[in-house]
Amino acid sequence: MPRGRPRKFDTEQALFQAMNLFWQQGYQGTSLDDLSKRMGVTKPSLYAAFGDKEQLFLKAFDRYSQVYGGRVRQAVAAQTDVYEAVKAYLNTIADILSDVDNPAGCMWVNSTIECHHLGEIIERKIIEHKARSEAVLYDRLRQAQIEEQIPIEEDIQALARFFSSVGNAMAVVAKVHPDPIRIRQMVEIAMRALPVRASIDSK
Amino acid sequence: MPRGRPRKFDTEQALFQAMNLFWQQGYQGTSLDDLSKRMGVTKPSLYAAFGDKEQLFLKAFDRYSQVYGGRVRQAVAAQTDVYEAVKAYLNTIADILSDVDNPAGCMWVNSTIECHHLGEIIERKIIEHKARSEAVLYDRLRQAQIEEQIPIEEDIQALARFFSSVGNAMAVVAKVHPDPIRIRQMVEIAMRALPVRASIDSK
DNA sequence: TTGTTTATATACCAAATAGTAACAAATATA
DNA sequence: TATATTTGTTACTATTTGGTATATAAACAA
Repeated sequence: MPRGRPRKFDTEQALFQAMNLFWQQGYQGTSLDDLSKRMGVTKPSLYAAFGDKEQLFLKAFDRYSQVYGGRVRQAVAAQTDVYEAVKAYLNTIADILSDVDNPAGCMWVNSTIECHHLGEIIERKIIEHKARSEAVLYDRLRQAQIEEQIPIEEDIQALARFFSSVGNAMAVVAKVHPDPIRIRQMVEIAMRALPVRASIDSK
Repeated sequence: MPRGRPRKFDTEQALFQAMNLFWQQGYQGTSLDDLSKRMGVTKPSLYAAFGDKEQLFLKAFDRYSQVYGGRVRQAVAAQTDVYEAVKAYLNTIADILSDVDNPAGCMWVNSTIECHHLGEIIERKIIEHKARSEAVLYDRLRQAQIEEQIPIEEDIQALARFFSSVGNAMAVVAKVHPDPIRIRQMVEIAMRALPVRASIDSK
């Protein structure tokens, strides 16, 4: 049990609100007053609990990375077929982008565009997230290549990067036209780029 | 000849500098002091010549749209084969993204991500640019479809949107890793998604 | 009760922000 | 030359920004 006066707010829930605000408005577009209001926490308490704006953003981004990166990873793992696994990767992103409860676009893409102003620490975290995201696809594709479902000549790294980037492109589209149908069409077309030997093209 | 005291600065060149700054740092990330310094124009002169920050951004974005949109359009028009035309579309974007003299990424993508804070007028302009960009591909694909080089069942609109969005994705990648090779690889892989009948796969 | 510790509330600060007022300087026309 | 017209220069303003100092409230340990 903690010693002093107990917190009036739930740090997890407050961080969730911060994540949503940063996601929606970006780092520069979100002021501490905005955050304080939305999180229901006064600025001094906010600083005591999370540190300065940069640290708060880092924590919010970590949360994003865990929650949504986790969902994507899980979706990929749930499929036995490579083709379906890659499709699940993109479709899960499509789901997240189509969810009306979420802010528009992808927090990673948004942050990447803003990265010059976010400082080196955050920039490093952004690169890390991208690497992890690509690795999910790379590992699955590599496995498929070993199992001879994908030609040995294929540059798996480049392929992983491509599909990961299509996910990013979907996020950009979703910022302008948050239309689930358009995003799904992109998934369909992108899947043509995956060279699979004897794939079960089930729906 | 104008009546009063002549301008000391070249408006075209000043606008070019403004474009580069907005491109590099975004709308919110670029202050009027930044602009004033880089353009070599004091703030009151800046306001007299270009209006407020929003109007200056609009003009800078117009210039971007004309110059780089023009280059892409030209590259597409220069090719007789559909496959080569679409490839030229992506390769021209790759050229722009690889040019070390240019700021990182694509000004359109950057602006789209920031759009919530740019006001309605700018947002409309962003949507216009995207529509024009897609139309370049759509028109060419439609022509190819009429000439029976592309299956009649193909959704040309979705296809145009896909390749346009791959261009956007390349810009996001270029922000993190401005590596020409990676970007070219994306072009190669993306081209698989274009269903062409009897294409000359030259080069 | 009496400290000790931690959290909240109010008010505040210095710096940066977009935007201007006032006036001097430079040109064309009369 | 005189005047109208436009640009440049300096200094300023009101607001917002990230971040704090100070005082008070609420818990626990002694």
